[in-house]
Amino acid sequence: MQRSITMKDVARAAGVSVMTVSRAFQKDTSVRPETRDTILKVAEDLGYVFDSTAANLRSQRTDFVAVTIPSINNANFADTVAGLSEVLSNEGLQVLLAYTNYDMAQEERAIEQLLRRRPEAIVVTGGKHTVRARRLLEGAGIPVIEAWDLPANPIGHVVGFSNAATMEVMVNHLAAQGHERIAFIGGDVVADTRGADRRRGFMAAMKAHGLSCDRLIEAGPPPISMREGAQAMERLLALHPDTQAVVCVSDLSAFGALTECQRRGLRVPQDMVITGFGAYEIASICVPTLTTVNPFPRKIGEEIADLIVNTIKKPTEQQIRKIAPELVVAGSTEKVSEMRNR
Amino acid sequence: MQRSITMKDVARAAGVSVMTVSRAFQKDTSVRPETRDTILKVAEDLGYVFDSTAANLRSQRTDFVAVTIPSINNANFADTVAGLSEVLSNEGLQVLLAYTNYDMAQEERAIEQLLRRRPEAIVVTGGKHTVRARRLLEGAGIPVIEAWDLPANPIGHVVGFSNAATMEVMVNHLAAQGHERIAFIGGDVVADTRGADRRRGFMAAMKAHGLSCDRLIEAGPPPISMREGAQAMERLLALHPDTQAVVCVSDLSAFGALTECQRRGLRVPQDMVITGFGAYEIASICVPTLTTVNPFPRKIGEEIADLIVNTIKKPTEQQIRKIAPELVVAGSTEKVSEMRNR
DNA sequence: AGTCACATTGGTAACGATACCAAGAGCCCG
DNA sequence: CGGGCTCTTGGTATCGTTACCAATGTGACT
Repeated sequence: MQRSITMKDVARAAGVSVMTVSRAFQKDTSVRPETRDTILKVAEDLGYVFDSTAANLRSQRTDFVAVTIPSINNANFADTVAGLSEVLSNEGLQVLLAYTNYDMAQEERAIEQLLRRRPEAIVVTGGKHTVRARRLLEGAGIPVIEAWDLPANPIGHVVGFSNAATMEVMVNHLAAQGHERIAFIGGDVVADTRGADRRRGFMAAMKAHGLSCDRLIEAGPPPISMREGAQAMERLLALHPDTQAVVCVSDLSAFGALTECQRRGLRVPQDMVITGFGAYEIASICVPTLTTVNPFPRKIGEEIADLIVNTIKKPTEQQIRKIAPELVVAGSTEKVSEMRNR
Repeated sequence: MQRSITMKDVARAAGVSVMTVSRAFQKDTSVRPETRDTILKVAEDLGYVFDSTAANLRSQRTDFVAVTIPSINNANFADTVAGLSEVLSNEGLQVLLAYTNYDMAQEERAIEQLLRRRPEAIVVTGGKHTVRARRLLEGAGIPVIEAWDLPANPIGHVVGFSNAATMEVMVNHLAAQGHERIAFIGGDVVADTRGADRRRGFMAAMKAHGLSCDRLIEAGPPPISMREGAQAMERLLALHPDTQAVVCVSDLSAFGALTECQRRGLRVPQDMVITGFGAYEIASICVPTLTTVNPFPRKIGEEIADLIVNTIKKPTEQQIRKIAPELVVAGSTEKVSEMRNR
């Protein structure tokens, strides 16, 4: 491979200085329009490709926004990233993504790697981090956003909601329908911090209603699949056959649980009531549709992007943007009496 | 924000030269182990963070691998990216992701932006590109990998399979069970190149069996959702009530179609046979399970990564790595006679 | 005609790391 | 005891762009 084409070559070919070529490739710079057109045409003809690595170093700007998410194979996080990417790309910012696999040690490594790239801002999922990860974020000198959670002691900005509170709403909904023997599926304590928060919220709400919360089925480490939801349902029915309702940590496990009921001939909601979390598409289309909570994942991403764009332009005070998740009542918790009235 | 800490500061604090600090941060370089330890400790204490932007420029290496995918909200592509990322990160390479939204013009812009970052290799989904995008890729001077397809005239390397061929297998399977009035859902001609390929394969196979292929239901531009699958099923039943089987462009639309049948009291597979594509988790857990094709998305990602790692180390001839998708026969196409025998 | 403001262009140094070359220390060997 | 070798360390130039400052040209206005 030969030496690559640089601005110098373009400048020579276009009969201008390197600086003018540089300006032609930037927006909001004063270059005569015809000069710019000539330069861009010459550049295209030569096959010149702008070199960001040099620009990054000199200008001390990368236009990267670093993001860590537990997994890309999760429609909720994917939605957040999609919303984030879309808004940011309109501002010329590019998302640099790293996966943590629900592991804080891996998150720490990811954060360290990302910061080396000198992003303009960094977004992390969740509010729990290793001590060193936290120190890295605090010392990074760029806006830090914690998302999908409301940390007690935030590092910088926050765009999220209380996972625990969503489950209180859910338990209230079920209790109002007269259900008492309610189980919970999921919420691994070690790795799934948001799942564990939801379980904690579930337990608190159950206690508040004077209901026993001893029907807790672990479904293994995250991410919890549909299959694991089905298996958890199996275990639940073996342990507590008289269960009336089951609150699942996500729509995927909820759908798995639903299929297990279908296989056993248990009617939902008549014989078993099921709820999920996340408002995945499947919740709105399966039969029956699933009662769930919509945390507006895409909106979270868009809010983060908006926050970043504003903060980069003009540094701001710490912002805590709370998202209000919405209970979506659907067929899987419809009151049987209502169904009969139809 | 004050001037950031550089290697110079670390060198001074550790009492060594900048070069030695640089070496301490690299692998496979000859530094006395104790010297390295001292330097790394001093760096950590100072809160020094290695600056990749400078290293990238000087060394002419970025350790980026650029990737374009239509959408992150697609479990198949997400699996490919996950497999790719995982393998590459073991080699110190980082994925730089851009989305095309199933739009070639957007793909062209994405490719241009990505190439400016000077990646070590670039992976694009599909084999159809704008003329300029193709020229950019050809002139990039780095390995180019086209994935998820078998382009007639590849730019560089290929890791993929024939989308058309998978549908032939599917039609053969249905024809062998005696179905004749078979419909196809999905495959937008304008935007969904892989979907259109599948539809083409479907039509060719139908013709080969002497069957009419006039039951083609467009389901709108990609990505085709579960809901759009359900709506397409509705339209299909209105137009061709006597349809025996329906081949869907993906498992998501297939599941949507399945739910539509459930809502109408149509039994699957007794009254309607349904197939999907992608081997999404839902296909293996819904009731009944869905016959589908597994294109091994994660394996595609891992193969791409392997190809890149090898090619970067030692430039190679053009490689065409064919993935062999697998027909997964499940409940939604089970022969009724077999079911009765149970 | 002279002054000033503005638009446009150019020259030079610098961003913070690494490639490349060189040199000193320590060791083995004949 | 000197030559050759390896291991470790240091000095200097440089990657390709942009920040900064300066110079020129143009038109408006006094």
